Amino acid sequence: MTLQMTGRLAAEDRTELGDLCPIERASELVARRSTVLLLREASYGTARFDDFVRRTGLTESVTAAQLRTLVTEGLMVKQPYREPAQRQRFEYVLTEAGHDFVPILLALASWGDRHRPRPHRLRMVHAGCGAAVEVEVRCANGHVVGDDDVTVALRSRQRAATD
Amino acid sequence: MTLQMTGRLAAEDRTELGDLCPIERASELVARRSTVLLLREASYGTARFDDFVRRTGLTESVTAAQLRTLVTEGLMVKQPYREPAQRQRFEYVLTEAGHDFVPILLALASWGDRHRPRPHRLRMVHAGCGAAVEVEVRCANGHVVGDDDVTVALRSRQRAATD
DNA sequence: CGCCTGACTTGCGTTTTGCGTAGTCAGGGT
DNA sequence: ACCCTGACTACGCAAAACGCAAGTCAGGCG
Repeated sequence: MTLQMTGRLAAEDRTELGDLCPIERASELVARRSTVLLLREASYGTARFDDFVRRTGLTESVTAAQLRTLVTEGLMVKQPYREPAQRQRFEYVLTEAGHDFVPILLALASWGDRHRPRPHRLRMVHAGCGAAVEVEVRCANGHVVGDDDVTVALRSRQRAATD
Repeated sequence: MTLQMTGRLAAEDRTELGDLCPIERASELVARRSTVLLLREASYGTARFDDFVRRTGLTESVTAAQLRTLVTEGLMVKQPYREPAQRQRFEYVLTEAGHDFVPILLALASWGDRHRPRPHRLRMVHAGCGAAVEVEVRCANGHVVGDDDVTVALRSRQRAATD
C-alpha cells in the first residue's frame, strides 16, 4: 500500500508541514518503548501502578514519568478508587483517546505477527468466533481501500478550523 | 476498545512473555521517531537519500543509519537505478513488509486526526471517492470487531512452529 | 584535470530514555 | 504507637537517539 501526494504537496519539503501531519503528532507518543508498553497493558485492563511496573518490566521511575505524561496527554485519567475494606488508592484508566489507541496496537500486532519470523505465541482473536483480528483500511463511505487508493490531500484552512 | 486476556494470561507477569508479544516486536521499529518519519516518506514515494533528509528534517547521519537498519530489518531494499543521462544512483524502496507497515501509519494518522486538537491540514482520503480513510478492526471471518470483542489467546506451541 | 554533486561517513556534544538502588510518605491494620 | 504496603520520588549512571559540522569518495561535466 502506498500514499499518493497531490498537487504541490508532491514537491514540497515536508519539514515545514511538521505539525500539520497527524502521523507526526501521533507518533510523538509512540516514539517511546515505554508508552507503547503501558498503553498495551492499559488495554489489557491493567490499572494499578504496581501492576504496570511488574507487567511491563519497566522501572518504577520510568513508569511513573510516562504514566504522568499519558495523563497530561489525555490518554489516561488518574482516579481514586477503593476496594472493599481497603484504603483509597489510585488507578489509571484509559480515556476515549486512550481506547482509540487500540487499533494502532492491533495494527502493530498484525504486522508483527506477519513479518517477524520468531514465533510469538500471543494472538488477538475475535471473542465471538475465535478468528484472528485484522485491521482493514476503509474509507468513510465503506469502500475497501486497496493498494494504491490512498491520496494525501491538503485540507482548506477554513475546514481545518472547524473540523 | 479493550483487549481481554484469557486463562492464565490474565494473572501472568508479561515480562517473560516479552518476545512472544507481536506488539512488542513490531514496536521496536516504531519506538524511534526517525523510522516512523522515514517509513512515512517512503510510503509517500520518496526513494532518494537527499529527499529523505530534506523531507523528514533528520540529519544525514541519522538518515543513513536508520535507512540501513530498515534495510537490514527487511522493510526496504537499496537498489541501483539510473535516470537517463545520469550516473548510477541508489534508491530505497519498500519491500512487502514495508508496504504492510502503511496501515500502522494510517492508524496513527487517524488517531492524530481525531485526538490532537491542533489543526493538521493533511488528510488521507480514498482516491476513488475522496472520503476519509479509516482503519477498521475486523476478524478473519469478516465480522466487525466491536469495543469489547478482542481476546488475547495463547497459541499452542505446535501451531506456533508451523504458522 | 579539476570541479561539482549526490551520497554518504566521522567526530563530537546534547538530550532522552531507561536501569538500579534507595528513600519517602500516607493510610490502615494490630 | 508502630509497622506494613502500595505508590511513588530522587539520585546516579549507561546507552541510545538526534543534531551540527566537516570530511570523504566516486562519477560525470567542462
